[in-house]
Amino acid sequence: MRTRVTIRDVAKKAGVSISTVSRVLSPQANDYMREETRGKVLGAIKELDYRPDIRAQSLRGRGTRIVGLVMPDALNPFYQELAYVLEEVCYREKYGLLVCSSKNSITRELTYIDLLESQKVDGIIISTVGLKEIKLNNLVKKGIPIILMDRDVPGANIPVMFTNNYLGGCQATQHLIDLGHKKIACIAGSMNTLSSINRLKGYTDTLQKNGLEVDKKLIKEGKLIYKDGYKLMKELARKSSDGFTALFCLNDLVALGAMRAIQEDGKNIPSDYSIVGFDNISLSSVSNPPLTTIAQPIKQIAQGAFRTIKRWKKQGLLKKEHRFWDTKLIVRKSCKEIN
Amino acid sequence: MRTRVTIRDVAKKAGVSISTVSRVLSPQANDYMREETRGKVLGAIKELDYRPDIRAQSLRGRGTRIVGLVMPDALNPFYQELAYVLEEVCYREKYGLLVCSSKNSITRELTYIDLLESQKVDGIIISTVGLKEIKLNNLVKKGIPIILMDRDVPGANIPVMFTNNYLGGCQATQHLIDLGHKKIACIAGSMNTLSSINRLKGYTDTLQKNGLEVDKKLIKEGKLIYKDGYKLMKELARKSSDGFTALFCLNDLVALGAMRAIQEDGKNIPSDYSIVGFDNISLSSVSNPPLTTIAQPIKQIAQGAFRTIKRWKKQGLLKKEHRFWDTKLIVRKSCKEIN
DNA sequence: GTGAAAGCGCTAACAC
DNA sequence: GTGTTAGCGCTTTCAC
Repeated sequence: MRTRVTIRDVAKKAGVSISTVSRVLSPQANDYMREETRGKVLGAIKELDYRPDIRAQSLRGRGTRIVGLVMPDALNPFYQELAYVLEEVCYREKYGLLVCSSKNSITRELTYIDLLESQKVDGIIISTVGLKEIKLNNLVKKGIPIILMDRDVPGANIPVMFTNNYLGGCQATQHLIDLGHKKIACIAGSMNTLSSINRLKGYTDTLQKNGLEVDKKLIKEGKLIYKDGYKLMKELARKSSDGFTALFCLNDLVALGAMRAIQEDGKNIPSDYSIVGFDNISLSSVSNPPLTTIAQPIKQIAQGAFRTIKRWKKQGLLKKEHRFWDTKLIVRKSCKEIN
Repeated sequence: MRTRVTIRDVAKKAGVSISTVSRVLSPQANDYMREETRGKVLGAIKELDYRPDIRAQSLRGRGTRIVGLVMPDALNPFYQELAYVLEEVCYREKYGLLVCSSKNSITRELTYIDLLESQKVDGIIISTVGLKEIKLNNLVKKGIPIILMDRDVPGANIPVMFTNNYLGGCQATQHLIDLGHKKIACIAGSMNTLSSINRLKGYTDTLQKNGLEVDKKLIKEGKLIYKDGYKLMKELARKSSDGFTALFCLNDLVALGAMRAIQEDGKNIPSDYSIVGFDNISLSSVSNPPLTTIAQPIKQIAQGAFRTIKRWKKQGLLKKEHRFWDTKLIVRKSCKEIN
């Protein structure tokens, strides 16, 4: 096992000093430099297959070129796709992405924050389950850029990237109403996150705006997982005296679960029930039938978060910045016009 | 933005030297130390909310506590679950996991390897799409532990963690045969990976072992993705004069696609076709019907890879180590006994 | 244009 | 038991 090749080895082989090597490594070298020298160095680098040590660079003030992503549920396709998109953004900028699943545990979340802090990552992007204002502000004081996604923490002076969940709720509901549905049920989340609350509010507001009644019995709360979608749909169907014809699910996983329940009972989608989901996970385009849903602006969120981190690193934290991106209705085959 | 708190700050606040602080930080401090001193230091650490800088530690010979995972397709649920399990393993040991999707591009793969090298990660776990022996051996020379998953690179002196794909192919096929099926079709991968080849070999060998004919027309090759499963099943069904009653799909994604095709044609699973998949992705337990499949030993692979890295770091690379773990048949509802 | 040297935050001899 | 110091690989003044 040969030992590591360092900047010194390159310098020696090229017959120059290490500072010269360092200079050719630096892109923003506004330094002049003889072409011949640069050539020699480049040659030595290639010959030795040298890679600068980012840790050492970062000790001298450059960043670590790592950003951390902390998400509550790495098994949820939505977060998986978010991670995927974010990784792509990082890749283009030659950053690494350290993924951390808090698994909805606040202890895990804190442990991960610790780890990321120790790793001196250039930034943390988090959909937090339990970070408090004081902790967040501490992180900021320590100079660690941290970006919230989807969940705000009141009082914390931190940028947040939001999906316009309210709009999404409106779009989904309005779509169903436009198709002629009057009785629209809803399978909602457990109302402990802003995003669920806003999606539901979009739903109720839109009903009312269209002169439709909000029927509490048609709104079911549960976890936003496949299993609960299945279970709650069964419940809804059991007392189907209410006779709803359409269903808005707060995410696609739930919608898929509900679809399963419906089909299991021998009913058809969209003939018997029209369904709209939320998230536009890749699964929903290949379900049977393909699911009409609300697409979240994950590309924009990922880009926005990353850019905010870079700006923060460079210019410091400006002011609290809340960014909302709009959702988009994706029409597929799970809804049907009625009259 | 307050400046970073370092070991020096802690030392000053505790009224000791930095080496004393360093000692309380080191777990393996076989050093004696007055309890009072340790207390003072611990107090200062807490008060200042100090986190040791792993970069600096690693410069002094400790590892970076980061391992890199390079996978060909981050959208494939199998790799997602592998990443998930590996992250858990890392978490327990306080390591970070840097995830890299090569997207089946060899350029991307090499770029990522470069990045991981620069980051001086403690190890790389990779399911490679195109790494060559020479590159691999170079990495080893540089002292970077690298573990192959699922795909071997002949000639490279690198540990490999394998699923016993051959066994899996046998188990799947035997299960169908045991249920009375005689004509068993197969949707295979594109035969450019060892795992596909071995799964298929398990299939053909098992057929023959049971005195059944291997019918080339019943074997379809494609990419191991949902879309191809759908498409190839349609093809198979079109010339169903061959009259097969069962189907072995080389992964679950393909099986799910095939199921969709079957159901779209008004046929039933398992009445008309029995299906076995491969991977046991979480989706397959909630499909309709739930899919009988072959579970890969992902926990063992993740554990094995991680442990091998740690051992390598400590004792150097021993000898080429090939490890096989067995698959397991998971019986659900997609198969039916016939006679 | 290029080199010498200080120092980023830390650990590990080596003193005492 | 605890402190002093050299040095990990690098960047960045400051000389020349």
